[in-house]
Amino acid sequence: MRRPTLEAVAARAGVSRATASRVVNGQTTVAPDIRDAVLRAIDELGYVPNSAARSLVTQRTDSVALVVSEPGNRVFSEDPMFSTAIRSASVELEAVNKQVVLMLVSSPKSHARVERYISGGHVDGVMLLSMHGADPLPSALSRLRVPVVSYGRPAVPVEIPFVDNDNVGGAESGVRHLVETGRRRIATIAGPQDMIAGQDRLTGYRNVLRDSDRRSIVAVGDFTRESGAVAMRQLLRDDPALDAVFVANDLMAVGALQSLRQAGRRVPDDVAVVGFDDIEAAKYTEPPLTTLRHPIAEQAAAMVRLLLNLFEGGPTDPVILPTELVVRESA
Amino acid sequence: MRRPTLEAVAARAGVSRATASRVVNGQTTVAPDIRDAVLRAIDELGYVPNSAARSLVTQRTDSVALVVSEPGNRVFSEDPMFSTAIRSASVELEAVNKQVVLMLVSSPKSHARVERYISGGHVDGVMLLSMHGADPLPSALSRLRVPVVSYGRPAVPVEIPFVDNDNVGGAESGVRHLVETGRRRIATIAGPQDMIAGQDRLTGYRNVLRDSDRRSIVAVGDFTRESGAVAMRQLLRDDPALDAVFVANDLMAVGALQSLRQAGRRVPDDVAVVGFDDIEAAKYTEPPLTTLRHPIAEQAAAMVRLLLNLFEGGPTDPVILPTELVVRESA
DNA sequence: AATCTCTGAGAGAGCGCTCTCTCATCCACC
DNA sequence: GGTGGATGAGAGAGCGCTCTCTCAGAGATT
Repeated sequence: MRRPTLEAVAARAGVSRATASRVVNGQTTVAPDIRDAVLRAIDELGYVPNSAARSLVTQRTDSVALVVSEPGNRVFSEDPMFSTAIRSASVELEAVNKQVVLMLVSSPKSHARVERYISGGHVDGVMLLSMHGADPLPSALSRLRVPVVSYGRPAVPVEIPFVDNDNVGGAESGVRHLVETGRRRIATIAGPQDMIAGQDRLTGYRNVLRDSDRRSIVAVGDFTRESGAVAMRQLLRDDPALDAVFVANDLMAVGALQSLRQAGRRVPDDVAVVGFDDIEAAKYTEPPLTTLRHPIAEQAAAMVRLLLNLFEGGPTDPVILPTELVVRESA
Repeated sequence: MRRPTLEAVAARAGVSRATASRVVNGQTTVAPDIRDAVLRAIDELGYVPNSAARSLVTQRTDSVALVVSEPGNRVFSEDPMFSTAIRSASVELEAVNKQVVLMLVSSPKSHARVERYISGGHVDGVMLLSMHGADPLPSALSRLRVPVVSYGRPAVPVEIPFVDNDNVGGAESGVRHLVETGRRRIATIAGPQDMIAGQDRLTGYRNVLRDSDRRSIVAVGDFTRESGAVAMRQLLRDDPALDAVFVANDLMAVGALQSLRQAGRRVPDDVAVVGFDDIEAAKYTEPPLTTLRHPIAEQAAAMVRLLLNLFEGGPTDPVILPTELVVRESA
């Protein structure tokens, strides 16, 4: 026994398939009694429209791809930014009855797969999450003439709408906080320099240091806890007298705190630490982390709105959301 | 200009649509030269099969739903278990060319949506993640005659294949470790009692305490950091003399550590702490957390295999994976 | 040479739906 | 009473693909 078709519904209600279709799609040009008969038939048969058949004719699928370019190793699993963004986007899309197809792309091989999938008409649009600088996906997809939006400014100058937070400004206010609280030797643990967020936060750091006449001390991590711990040890070796460090994300800051503890440095007494992101864990470090909050969920929601606008012809100007310094105990 | 169809490919290659289809689907009954001509046409036109049309006739979609029942508030975003499982399942499915449709269900309203979506034939099968005890989804879906597997033993006695870790055994070995290291007053912060993992880990705790003639001291959390912190304060009030606590997941253990610190208790000197899950963050707490490791990624992979077996008629016996005690400094 | 495989390719139905076009019916108006 | 315009419902094409059925032709067998 297979699932009932519209044909079956029509037969049971004693109408034509066309009329049944009208009822299913909520058209108003159906007399109330006939309408009721059809609805009853639908209910009795447990009819659910076949999506493949529908999208074959409508050329729509009512689902969108969420393509996550993994920044390597295990960041996806560890960094709550991803799940927060995914969750928010998913909720937002659910509200307009669209489905999320999640695509994790790590290798160049899966890159081709994504492109094939998307050009296969499976989805009406694409949301791109966290790509690296050299990611060929944005341009590849926009070439496919598929509606694409991006979470985070694309590194390559490609004309796709995007949502981002003010990475430079945020970093600046974080570092400025360190300057204003009297820190002299301010280091930074930068993010991966093939990611825009990594670059921009480093730029913000440099801007403030230049303006306040301090020397920059830089180590680079890859946004993982582990890399933060490694980078912190490195910094302590490079400049044992440093008294502050601006870390480009909270996850690395957690690692940095551990290295500082192991090196016998007190935070914030000996070394002040400022993170970036304000993930939940920032409240639970020892000491709790001073960091820059930016609204991840709102950013994801804004991205969804951008995509919907792309479908319906609304405004698609880039959205830049502000960051906010959250002062806790680490700085 | 719309996307090229198989018809166009056939025309360009000078063959029939049927032959072109044979080539696309890798059938061997096509002469090499004709085959080459078709492949060339495909390449030149940039042809990609229309998935809707294909699945309309094949009755397959090559995508599966990953339904995540959110255990309330923000656990999904914070607990890396989810992203790890999602990632692993996604990678595993990608390997067999299937897509993941992510469905987050929180409200009963979205529950109906999920059911409708699934019975709409959008997906070939369903993977269920982390449902509560009263979750009606497992039975509802298995009633729809859709292949369903579950990550975590379903609470209701429904006949669906599942993968789980040995929650009872894991909890037992964790608590036993506390007993063996000489702890006398061992409390627990249990997980939500409407979740199997919450129940089973509490059972394990109780088993060992009963056997070692100790009194159980229980507070209940909801697997969030915050709830762990609250529960720990509660426990300290209930029994200021406790010298150990078994926490049902690492996230709550992080919160508990903070509360212990704020209460001036040293870990592990005054109070030993054992967590559960061995998330990455467990290495970075102060002190690093002794906890029970279970292979989340493998579990997700096993779940995928179960689903594939359901499609192809392989074995679908429940899979229970072992846990392993990882001793760090907190106990 | 006649028949019989076997291989390779085409014809065409049909998956379940939407949507345009057509048409019957009804009421209003002159 | 006849015409015009709504209104509501049906007929049927067609979305792009797969797959069975059919058949032409090449080679093998008697």
